[in-house]
Amino acid sequence: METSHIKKKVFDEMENVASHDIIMNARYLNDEQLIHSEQLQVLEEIFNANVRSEEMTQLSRHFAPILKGNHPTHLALWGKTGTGKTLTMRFFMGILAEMCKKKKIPLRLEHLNLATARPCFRALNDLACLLNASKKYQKGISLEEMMIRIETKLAKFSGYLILFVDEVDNVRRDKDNFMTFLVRRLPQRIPAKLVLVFVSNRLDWPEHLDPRVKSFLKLNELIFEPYDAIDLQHILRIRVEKALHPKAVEPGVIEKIAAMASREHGDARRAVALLGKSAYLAEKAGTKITLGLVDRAATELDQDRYLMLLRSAPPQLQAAMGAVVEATRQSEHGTIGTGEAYDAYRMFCKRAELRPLTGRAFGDLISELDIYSLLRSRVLSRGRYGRTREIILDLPRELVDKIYSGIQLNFEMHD
DNA sequence: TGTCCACAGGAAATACGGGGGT
DNA sequence: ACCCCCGTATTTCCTGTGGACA
Repeated sequence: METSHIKKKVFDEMENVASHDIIMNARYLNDEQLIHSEQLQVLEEIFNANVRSEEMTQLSRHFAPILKGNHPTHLALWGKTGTGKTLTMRFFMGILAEMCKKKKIPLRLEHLNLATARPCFRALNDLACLLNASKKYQKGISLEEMMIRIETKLAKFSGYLILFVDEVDNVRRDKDNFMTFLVRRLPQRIPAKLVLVFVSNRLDWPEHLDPRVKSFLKLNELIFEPYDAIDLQHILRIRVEKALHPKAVEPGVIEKIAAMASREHGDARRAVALLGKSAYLAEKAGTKITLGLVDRAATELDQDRYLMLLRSAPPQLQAAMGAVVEATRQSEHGTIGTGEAYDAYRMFCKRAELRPLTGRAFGDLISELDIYSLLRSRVLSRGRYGRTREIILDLPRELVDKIYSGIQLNFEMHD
């Protein structure tokens, strides 16, 4: 009987906390935690609110030929991150699959998501895995072999094959190989009617592509504009409804988040993340979500991005960043040149028992940090005193401190 | 006007380590 | 076990350069 008493106590306690909670269902604040049917449900509500309806119409038109047995052309979807390209397409594919099933049209949909940057080899390998044609390889197998495996796997399917290649621009270096394979070689070697759908974050993506491939891509383009504040409000309202306590949101909060997000990037995912962070802060503070809290959440989210980025970065990059921080602290004027940075880096490596790279490689590390905007650098000629990169840390001091201590934790600093 | 600093940044070479074939 | 192929990371080698200084 003792145990049931404890059980009741725990239960009451949890119930009590839950009733004060702001977050009722945290999963709806993070798409990755949603199971497929929940995602579709959210999507449906979003589309019912007339968001992205224009794009849906265009997609319908583009794929309409399938129902009549014709072959649609390839398709390209362009737009910045978080403008709903992937979701819209997936939602549409779901509908299309349903229709084809009813009409008994053989259709196969594959979604190849190249979420992170990878070379041609990895991309092909991922495709092969997706089609169950091969296992995961690191290296060691020729590109040719990989292509052949993909082809043989598809040899017996002769319906419509829609290959949805998400974030194609992540194929770097020898992307021509990859594209040539998909656009020219694959359609010739498999019986299926292949429709390629490319999604890219960058409008200029086809510019630096083999012209022969480009001409074969008789692309139908569909551009996704960033969400405007009204769209974002719809999206946020749905999340609030599903995830939060109805009384927990002060008036104006949704409008504010939507306005901030649309002004800065129009990225729905980040808008939802901001909502989530605000709710989390509110819960910790034991208050409603206020406008002030939203501001705090925004800056914290911003800082978290940098910290996460660095934490998962290769050690050499972290060392370079650490060295830049140290060197900047020593020099009064706040800017340093490549030489100073490299010296600091060598010392840092010594302390961290890390093999230092050459100056050439170090230069590349600096430009990588620049790309992530962890620092700013520009080449500067000091005349008689040579040419150098001027390196500036223009992040808030507080953030720099956090970054630096984060880096130190990742190394066994041996004085 | 020419020199020359202190690097930038491109290209080619080399090192490395996983993986297949035999 | 051995050798070869592959992609990736790093090194080596190299040419280029804006402008202060003489």
